[in-house]
Amino acid sequence: MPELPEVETVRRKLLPHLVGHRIDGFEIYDHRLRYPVRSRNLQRWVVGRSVEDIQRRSKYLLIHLEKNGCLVIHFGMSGRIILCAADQPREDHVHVLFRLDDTRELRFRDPRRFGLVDALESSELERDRRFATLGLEPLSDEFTGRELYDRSRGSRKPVKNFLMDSTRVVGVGHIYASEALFLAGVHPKRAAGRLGPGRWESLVASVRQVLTAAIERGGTTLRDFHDSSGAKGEFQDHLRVYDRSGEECVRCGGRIRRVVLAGRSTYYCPGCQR
DNA sequence: CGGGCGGCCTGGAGGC
DNA sequence: TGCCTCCAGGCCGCCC
Repeated sequence: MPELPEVETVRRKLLPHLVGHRIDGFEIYDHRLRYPVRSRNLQRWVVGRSVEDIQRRSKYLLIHLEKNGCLVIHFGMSGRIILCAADQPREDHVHVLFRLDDTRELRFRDPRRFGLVDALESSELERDRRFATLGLEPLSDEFTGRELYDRSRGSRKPVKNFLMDSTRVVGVGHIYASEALFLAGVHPKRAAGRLGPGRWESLVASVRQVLTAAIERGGTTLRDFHDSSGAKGEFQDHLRVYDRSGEECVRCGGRIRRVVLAGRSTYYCPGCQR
């Protein structure tokens, strides 16, 4: 369930180990990810090129290579990157593997296969349909209460679904949407278009706060998440409502409730979120 | 067109 | 212990 903080954690941990290294080759063991892995694209844009930078857009990891190449990785639900020595036994569910110019490998492991591995020309990114429709980055300067207030006018979507709609706001999944709404004291079912400017200011601040804190703690590991070195996150110890149904609210002592919204679990405190 | 929901997929948890 | 069912959820496509 990697959301923005988990992808950002992987990016930061991976960066110093990868920049300046060349990708010499790859293997595809199973092309059946969210979209079929296209060998041609990997060959064309990745092989023989050195890593120049690693960026993140939404929940996508963008490994920029020489001569405008870009390796695009999405972790889906259970995706994970493993950076290790090439002689280390290959784990189950490693579907794609990249050989580096030393004795290491970058492996993409994903039991549920909801993830994505692709490559394209960097300059094509913004025109790519996966990226063209993406909404605001919540840690960018454009993510302001005013902007969200304006963009949410007329929307009858529950505010939780609004926050998780990647054409509006990117990187926020079930965990951080629930946590941010709790911090801001906003009920998850409240129609997005009916939140006033002040409530949006506070919600925007809460989204930033919870994402930033989660990044500082190396992300949240409830089940699957591990960074490229295998380390777990620590933010699960700081969750206030997510996965805590029936437990006591840290603020008011009431009982945390779980409801299903758009078919998925949502956690909130009925006392604090009206 | 906005919004809801099912399908994809497998491991792990819980029930009996 | 073992088998079965259900649940987790990011994203897309389909439907109303």
